[in-house]
Amino acid sequence: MSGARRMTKVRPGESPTERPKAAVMEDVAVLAGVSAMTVSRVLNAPEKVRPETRARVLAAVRELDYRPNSAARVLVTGRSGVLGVVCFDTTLYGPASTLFGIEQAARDSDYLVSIASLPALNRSWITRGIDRLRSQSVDGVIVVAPHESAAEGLRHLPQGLPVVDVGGGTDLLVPVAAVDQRAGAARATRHLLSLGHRTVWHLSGPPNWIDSSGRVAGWRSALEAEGREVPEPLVGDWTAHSGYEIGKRLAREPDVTAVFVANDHMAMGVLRALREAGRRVPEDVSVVGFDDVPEAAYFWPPLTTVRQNFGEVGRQAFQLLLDRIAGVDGKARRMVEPELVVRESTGVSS
Amino acid sequence: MSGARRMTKVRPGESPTERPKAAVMEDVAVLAGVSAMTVSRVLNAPEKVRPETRARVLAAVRELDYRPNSAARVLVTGRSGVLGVVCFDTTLYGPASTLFGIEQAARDSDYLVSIASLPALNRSWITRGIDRLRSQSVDGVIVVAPHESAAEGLRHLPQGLPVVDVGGGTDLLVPVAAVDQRAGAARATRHLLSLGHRTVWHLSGPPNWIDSSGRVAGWRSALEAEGREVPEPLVGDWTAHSGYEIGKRLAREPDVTAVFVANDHMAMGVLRALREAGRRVPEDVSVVGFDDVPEAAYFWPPLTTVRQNFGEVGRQAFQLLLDRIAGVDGKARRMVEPELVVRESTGVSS
DNA sequence: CGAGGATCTGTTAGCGATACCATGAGCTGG
DNA sequence: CCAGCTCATGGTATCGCTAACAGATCCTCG
Repeated sequence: MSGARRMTKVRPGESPTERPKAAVMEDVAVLAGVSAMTVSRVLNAPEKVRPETRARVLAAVRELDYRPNSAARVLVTGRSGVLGVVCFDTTLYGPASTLFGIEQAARDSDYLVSIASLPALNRSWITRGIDRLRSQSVDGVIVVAPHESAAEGLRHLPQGLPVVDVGGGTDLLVPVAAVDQRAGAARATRHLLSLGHRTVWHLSGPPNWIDSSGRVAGWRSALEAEGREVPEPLVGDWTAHSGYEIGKRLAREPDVTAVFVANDHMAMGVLRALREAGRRVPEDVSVVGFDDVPEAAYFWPPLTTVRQNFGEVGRQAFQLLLDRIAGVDGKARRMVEPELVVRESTGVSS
Repeated sequence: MSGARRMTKVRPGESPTERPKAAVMEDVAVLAGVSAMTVSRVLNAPEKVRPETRARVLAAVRELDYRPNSAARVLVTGRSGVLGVVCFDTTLYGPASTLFGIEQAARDSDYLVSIASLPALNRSWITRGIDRLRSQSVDGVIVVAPHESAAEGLRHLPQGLPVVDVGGGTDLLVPVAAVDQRAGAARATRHLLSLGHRTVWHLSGPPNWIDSSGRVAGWRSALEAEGREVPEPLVGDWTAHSGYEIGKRLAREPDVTAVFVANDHMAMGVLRALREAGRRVPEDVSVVGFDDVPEAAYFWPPLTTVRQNFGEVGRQAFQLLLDRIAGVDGKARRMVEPELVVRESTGVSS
């Protein structure tokens, strides 16, 4: 019953009962008494097959536990149903959440996600990451590398490969989905000014990260809009450790009454440094973070911060990529609005 | 120069200068003046080709920016160079780090990683996740779903697909890489006992998570080994929020002088609840966490915790999978030892 | 009743690579 | 000087699927 083809495949020395190879379309066709083409149609355009035939085929599919060989399908159609994600450190909260958002959106559309993580962020690695994915015939690539070097890597793309960038700068040639960092930073800064602080200090992320410069820009513009002094920003590396080290410096400056920190983990370090120095939060110093990691509400004190909806960014990026794959071109830009979440680390200036 | 084949492909209405299709092996062969077979050999078994010929072929490859079509290769070899990872929420620190470890190990061996994340943890979804990956011809699958339902899903695996489990239980039919949860929990518990605490309370993770039960078991056995009273464990859901809620209850019990919390984020919630209730850490109550998230050293107070080397687990899992793919069978078990990191949230019993 | 159309199913020809075997060139040694 | 070998290369079939067309069937309506 398994088709003459199968029988003739058995080599002389082999027993016909050895581990049966997975069923292929022809096997299903034989079992259902139709041609392979009809099986193919049942799977790809069921409405073109008489319901009765379709049922017979589906029964055969189930009986043989048949699954189409995607390699063969890709070979002929040129489409794989896989999208690639190029990313840097996926243990960071932001990238991990974005990846998760992309993956969920992809799952809902029956796409699979392949990831190429990079050992370092620079043009050459990004290009290599994209190449690695391309050689697997992905239908498109989403780059999650919010670093200026990414922009470099995105200038010279293989022709014909749809690419979308997440969190990228403004002058890219590809569609971008991103949280509006400037708006979020400005919101945080204005919040602090509205509490009566004379000005707001800033602990930024590492240079050359798009997020860093966006937040610096938003903070600066909010200060300038109200004619406030713009202190020199301090620079951290996203870790709680760097927040702590720099926080110790901040704690020594009696002028400092309000700090906008570029992410929650550094803010955590700052909080600890301030506390150790005997400066109370928020009575003496107000602190605002960025991200709203799930634990932010349980910092001491609960952290006022700017929530980024990473999941939404991932979904938007995926949607942009689908559009790109479908042939919509141009350099669309999908901005996701961040949200200020006021908790207890900010208070009126004393 | 681009080969007759290419020319004949151009349809009547099309201009020959339209976007050129990507070069295929035959194009390279023609340009190098050899057969496609030789090109294939240069790519897969260079030592079988005379250096001089090889150089010509490689030059042609570079000139045409040729990249092999992996679908075609998969179709004939049956191997894809892609491995699948089935996982649940990749925004959690543990899974994200494990995934990262797997991805790095995979990259070093020129494997690509496809992920299938699950909307829920139960047998049916796990099976579907594996199927989704299998239909993409992955060479093997690593399941990162440390939940009892995973064990269910792993009992009925498609024949012939190498599968490795991360963090799984003991009675699985597949190789497992995991951190020794029991050992870590016991170590944490003994640490607290050694500081003079009469006994140790436990805030566990959600039921049916393998990690939860492993940590409960380790904690319990350490207490029993010294003949201590074993309090009823409290149950959280891994979030700082649940740690906080349950911490408030713990704070009301004057008996409680030492708590072993099943992860760092819940521990953070517990710390805050204790502080709000006026109980000092570590003077009144000692707290130990689990994971050693990067921020744990900046909790207030810095958290004593058990470090899990997730990256190493990921590497081990990948290695096990490679072995499986190479045909080594059996149910190997690779345990990674956790490490107690003593900071300031634990102190002698008063 | 039969032409013309709609609907369903089958046939053929690849997609781009590798496995397998065949071939020819060049060398060795008796 | 040629059998017998190695080494480098080429020819051909095939992996499993679908696009494009062709044929078969059934229905509709003048």
